[in-house]
Amino acid sequence: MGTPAFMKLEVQIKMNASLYLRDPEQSELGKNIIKFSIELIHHNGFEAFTFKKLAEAIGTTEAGVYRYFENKHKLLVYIISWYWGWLEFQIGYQTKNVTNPISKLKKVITILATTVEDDITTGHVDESILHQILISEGSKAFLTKQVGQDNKQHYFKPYKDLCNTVGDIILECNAKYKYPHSLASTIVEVAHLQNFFMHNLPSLTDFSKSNNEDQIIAFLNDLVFSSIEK
Amino acid sequence: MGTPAFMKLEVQIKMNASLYLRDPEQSELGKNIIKFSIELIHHNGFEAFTFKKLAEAIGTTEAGVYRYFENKHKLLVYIISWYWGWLEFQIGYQTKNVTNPISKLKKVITILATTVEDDITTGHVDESILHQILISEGSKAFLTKQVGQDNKQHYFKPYKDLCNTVGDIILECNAKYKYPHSLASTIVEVAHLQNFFMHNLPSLTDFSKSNNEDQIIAFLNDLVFSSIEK
DNA sequence: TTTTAAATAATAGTATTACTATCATAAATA
DNA sequence: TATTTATGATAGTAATACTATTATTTAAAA
Repeated sequence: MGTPAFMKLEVQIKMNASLYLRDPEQSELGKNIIKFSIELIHHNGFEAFTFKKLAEAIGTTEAGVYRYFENKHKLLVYIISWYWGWLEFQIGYQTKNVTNPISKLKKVITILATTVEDDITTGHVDESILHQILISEGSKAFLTKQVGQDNKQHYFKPYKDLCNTVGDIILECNAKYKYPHSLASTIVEVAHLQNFFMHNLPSLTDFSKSNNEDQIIAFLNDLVFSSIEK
Repeated sequence: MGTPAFMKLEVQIKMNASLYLRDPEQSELGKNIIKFSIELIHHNGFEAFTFKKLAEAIGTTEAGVYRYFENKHKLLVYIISWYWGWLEFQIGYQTKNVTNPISKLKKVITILATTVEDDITTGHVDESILHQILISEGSKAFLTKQVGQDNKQHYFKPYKDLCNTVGDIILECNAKYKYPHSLASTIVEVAHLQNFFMHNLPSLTDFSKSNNEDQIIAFLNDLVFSSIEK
């Protein structure tokens, strides 16, 4: 039963092949590794996440997981890169008819700061959980001693591409603005950071827990547009 | 030889006692635990840091370290809290004669974004290395599953106090500004984040590697004062 | 259809990590 | 001098982060 394979409109995010040993998109086991990694990292946090627990959750063995990913760091970078690639696609799609750069930037800020709905076109990935992982674990992908090597292997390309896209929109708003790259990375990171603080260390924010994400969006809009429209 | 103990003007940062089992300030071994932790975490990164390596570096045993700290997470939170406490003191000291709130906020931004010099009044702690640790490892103190419990135990009080101080100065500049807490935590975090990006993922910033920190300060000043002076 | 290759499952094993426990000894204090 | 207290030395356990081997199943090529 179900939709025949040729009818599915699956969004494929092209991944850096040196992140994995075997492409997880190409098998059921691989897809399960991604699916259950997302669930377990979200549920237990990245520190408590192990390949043994993952294997047990999937119903395979530790060695089975190791055939796909060298270690849990690369797996984390993989799923985070996947998310940035998917987000970049979302931004392109949702802003393709927006001509006014200010509206476009506002739309991007909203996308970055909003918990996404699960995208049914990406079968085994739950984007709303991925968004949560990005808030809590995202910066652990680069806050390591190997960031230099990882960067040489282009592990952060999807993240940099996204920041570049945002930076370009900033320049469309004001070609003379001096810090488009820094402001872009700041928007992306602060969107997540303020979300984390709002839920976990609320005194570091001015947001009440109810009606939450709109307040982050308002804060970011205020911050960004005062700077670039000045 | 050397200065007799009663002549030393040592700055004492009051620490939350539930962070440790035995107060590391009260013994040579304790002070060495702090000193060598800072060196090792800076050198190997927090993930590769273990109590075994620490014990070897000090010349004691693993069990010896465990008598002071339950685990490496609490030790990290300890040294990070110490840094925030010390920074709060620095800010108070360096701005005590500054009456103009805008000058005060600029001074605070400069302190937050600048690599500090080693403070000789704090014997076993090298603040300039601590500053580096904060940039690379700082957010790992709260980006955990236990952030709620840790917060209940007031582990983040020094950090929150600092953000509050900054928030108050923001309100002195403009009592009507709507997001003093969020802007304060954003300044603190972005100061570190942009520093990390500048050195490790420079395309995420607009800064050249030379004459580095001044550019971060200029970016933050632009960001902050456009928002609150608008 | 058979052969062959590739992927997976099952099991075992190692070094390191993250601890806990015990006992002896040295130093500080009463 | 007796006694508490901190440290040192040593051992041990469970979990983590892997690597290796062999058997079995599945899928692709001949």
